[in-house]
Amino acid sequence: MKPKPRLSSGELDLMDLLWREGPLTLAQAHESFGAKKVGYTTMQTRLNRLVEKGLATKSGRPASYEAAVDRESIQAGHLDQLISKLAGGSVVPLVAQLMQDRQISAAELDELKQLIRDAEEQPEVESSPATGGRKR
Amino acid sequence: MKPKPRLSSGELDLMDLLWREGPLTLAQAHESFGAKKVGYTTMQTRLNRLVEKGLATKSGRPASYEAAVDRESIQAGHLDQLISKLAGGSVVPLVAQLMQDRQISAAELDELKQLIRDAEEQPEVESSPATGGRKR
DNA sequence: TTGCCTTTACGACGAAAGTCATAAACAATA
DNA sequence: TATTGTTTATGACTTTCGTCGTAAAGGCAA
Repeated sequence: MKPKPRLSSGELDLMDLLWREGPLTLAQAHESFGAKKVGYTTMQTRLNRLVEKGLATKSGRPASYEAAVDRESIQAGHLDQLISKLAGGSVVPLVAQLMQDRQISAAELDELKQLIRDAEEQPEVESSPATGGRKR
Repeated sequence: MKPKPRLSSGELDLMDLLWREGPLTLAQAHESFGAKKVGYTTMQTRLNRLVEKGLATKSGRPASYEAAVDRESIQAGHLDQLISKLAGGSVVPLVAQLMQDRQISAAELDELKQLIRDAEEQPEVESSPATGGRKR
């Protein structure tokens, strides 16, 4: 089992950068992140720490930094925390909160409905292993 | 506007305790949290720091600690972060992720459907703060 | 070679959070 | 009042993260 990572807000900012724009060199990352926002060496240190933590990899001469974990898993980890510590273990109140202060477009609502429909398709897992394929 | 609080995992654990079980004295909190899990003075320090940060209040002789912010607002803050940094600003992928690795009961699915229905009722903004109501 | 610019390596410092040990303060009672 | 147990106050140490300054390495051109 992977321990569930709990990234800081700042680390998340960097990971988001790496996830969005492929592998980046320090210079590119610094630039792309908003050069004036943070010092060059600060970016260097942060990026290197990400590597130390196994969240990113570094390779090549003008070193390229690349995310080493995928967004989804990190997302899942944070969601787990949210659910267990802020929503009493249930997703409903969380989704409620999510939709409450936010404007959701009709199109998005449709997508959400579809998600629910999909979920209804796969009733309970019960004991049958077979059904298909969805990981985990 | 309130700044959006970004609580650490540990702080969340304590707040969760305060939210669930009303006001607690240090001794009660320590006990309830799992006495062996953390030292008595550690609990004391952590609780006091929560107070310093305005997240809880302390009063009375055998001091009672009580949450000073409500779960929802903290939840909202964390959700904001999640959405902006991990879901590209959109709720749909987040909800998808949320439902993906989790078993949602039929009853919960119904609740979710209701949430969507409610959202459809109010097409565009407009308003009102007061609505309130629905506590859950 | 000698500079000069880029890329890296290091080392520092401060704030936040977690973990505690000590030791005052208080209070109830023997 | 003196003793004992509880409640608080302080002070410390550690780790993690954000922020940098310095400076050593590497390359490339003059």
